Amino acid sequence: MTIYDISEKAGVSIATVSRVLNGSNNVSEKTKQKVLRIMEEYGYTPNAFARGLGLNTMKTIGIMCADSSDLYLAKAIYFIERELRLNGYDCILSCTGYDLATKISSMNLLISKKVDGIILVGSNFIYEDMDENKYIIDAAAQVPVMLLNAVLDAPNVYSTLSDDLASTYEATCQMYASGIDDILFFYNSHTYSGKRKMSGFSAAMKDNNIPADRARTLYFSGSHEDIPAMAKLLIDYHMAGNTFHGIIAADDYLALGAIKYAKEMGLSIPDDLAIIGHNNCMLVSCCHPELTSIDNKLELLCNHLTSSLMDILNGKETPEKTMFSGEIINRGTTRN
Amino acid sequence: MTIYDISEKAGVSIATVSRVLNGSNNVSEKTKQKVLRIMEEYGYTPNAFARGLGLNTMKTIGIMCADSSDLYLAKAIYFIERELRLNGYDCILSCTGYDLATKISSMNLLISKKVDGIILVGSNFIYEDMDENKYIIDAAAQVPVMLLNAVLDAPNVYSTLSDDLASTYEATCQMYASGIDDILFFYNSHTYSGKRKMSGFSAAMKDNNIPADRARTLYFSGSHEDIPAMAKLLIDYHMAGNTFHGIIAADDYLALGAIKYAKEMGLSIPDDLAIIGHNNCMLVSCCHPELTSIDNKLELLCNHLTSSLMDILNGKETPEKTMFSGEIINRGTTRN
DNA sequence: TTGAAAGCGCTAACAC
DNA sequence: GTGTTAGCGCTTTCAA
Repeated sequence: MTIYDISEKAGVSIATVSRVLNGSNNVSEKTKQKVLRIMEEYGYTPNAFARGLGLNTMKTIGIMCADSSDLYLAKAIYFIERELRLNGYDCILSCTGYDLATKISSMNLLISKKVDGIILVGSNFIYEDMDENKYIIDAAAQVPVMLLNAVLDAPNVYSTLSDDLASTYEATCQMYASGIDDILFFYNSHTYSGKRKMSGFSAAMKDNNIPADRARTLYFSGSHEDIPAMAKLLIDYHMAGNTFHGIIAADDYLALGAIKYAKEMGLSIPDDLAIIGHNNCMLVSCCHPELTSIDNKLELLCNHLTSSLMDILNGKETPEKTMFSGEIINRGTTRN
Repeated sequence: MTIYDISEKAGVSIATVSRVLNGSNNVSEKTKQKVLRIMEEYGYTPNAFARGLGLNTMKTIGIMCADSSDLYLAKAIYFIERELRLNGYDCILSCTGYDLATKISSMNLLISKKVDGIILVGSNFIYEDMDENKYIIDAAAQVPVMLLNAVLDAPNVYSTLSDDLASTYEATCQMYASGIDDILFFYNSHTYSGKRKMSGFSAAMKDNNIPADRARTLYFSGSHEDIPAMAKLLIDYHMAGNTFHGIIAADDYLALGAIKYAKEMGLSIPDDLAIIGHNNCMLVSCCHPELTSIDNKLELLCNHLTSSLMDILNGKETPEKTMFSGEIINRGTTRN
């Protein structure tokens, strides 16, 4: 069933059918109704490919993320997909893993599928070495590229992010103010966002005049879901003679690893060990005591990112970078 | 840059260019190289829409799921997307929520976008009332529909699932054998899979000759992530005079709710209360003690589902229903 | 308000 | 091995 069939059965031209299809005003109400009736009767659906060919768009956005099964990224995808759909866009999901070559080929594939825009979810798409960001800049020459929780200063690339530096600074200060002066920054990634968190931590320790040997950092290189391995790393670190009574964790998974560490060492939370996580994801209520965490307003970020993209696609002016503030949600793992 | 431009610059016809593009053998190595060089030189990429129009496919699969931010569903999507991509298919993600009307319109949208197949992730797409499954049967008239963890007996609909009845039966028997004869089945959905779990529980209690008043069931109607609300429901239930020393939870979230309940009531796990969850997701190691859970082999299911779909699209015969066995992974919340 | 017709960029059948 | 050409189903001028 094509537009030709409908036009024939309705006794009009295909142009008229097309007009009805696209809600043009230049059709008499009478013919319009007639055409609509025929369409209904024969269960006609326009061919999306033909449409795409003519209009050069199928209203789809490519979403890339390293690992859609990560709680935080999954939530982001969920929010973004919902908003895109409300705006009449579908999304093609592409999980790239953490390897640059795969990211590049995924990007090219999306471009070749002629998506209208690309959203990079998570900060691990941006590299220190600008050469390695070339794939993004190249993509941005074709379609707008939106970054969630990352920054890249390039034409047609837009960033929406949470002010991780400020919120980590604040969290560190709060912990210090609660009487803890040997704090460990526990992290697992060297991404832009990861570095900003570390900077916030370092700045806070410095501003509170804490000697460098009391501002420790520990890097976890295992799987982001492997809570037992995180606990084990902390135990080993502790056993090696490093002392700390507070942990600022770069995400909630790591914070749970810290809780597990405390449990296994027989430490009481928050008296022997205070913990603050990042992301404020549902994990915070899975543990005991419940986790104090930094809410980085993911839903807000996603909504802003999506509406920016819509603006861009509609030719409106849009700021290249938008930053939101996080907020510490205090629960049982901190003293206050 | 179109196939015409390339053909002109290479001094061949568009047919030859098309042949090179599609790896046909009927092109001399020499012209092939020439054409490839020109393509490379001008950075030519074929237009996916025109291609789709001609071939009537763009190699995309629609994935529908109620809530992609659910840990378990997110994991499933991750596995499925990975396999589809390995087979050269993209996927369009559609999060439908739990409302039938939205599911129907999402389904229609995917069909109108001309996906090559549709995958329904999770058992909440199937309804008791067969009239409400009509949207699936209609869709299956257009493209193959794959069900993960659900069953619908209809043409062109294929099911891949875990034997929840058997594994819940086994878990219940194991708990009974460990000395607990008042067990609560704690659940939150009336889906096909949910009902099978309940049936397994009931059958096990019956086969062990446990009086009906000791085989309790409790339904949680809140958000699937709201652990505190689950704990609260259990506390209220307990306070109302219901006793139980074991809980079979229909998923790991609910099991965490049970752990929280135990913590708040000062019950020791597993001595005062044993708990078995379902899904064996990463939450099992987030709590203390770690959670005994039924591994329903999600990755295996997803891989099977995807390869079945590929077979179907390639015209191979495929079984309409495949069931895998689950396995109890014992950890700290059970006695044994 | 309507219709005719020229694309959009590709595939595939057919001819040479 | 290669070229010609007729679609694929729609949008969009341009005329009427």
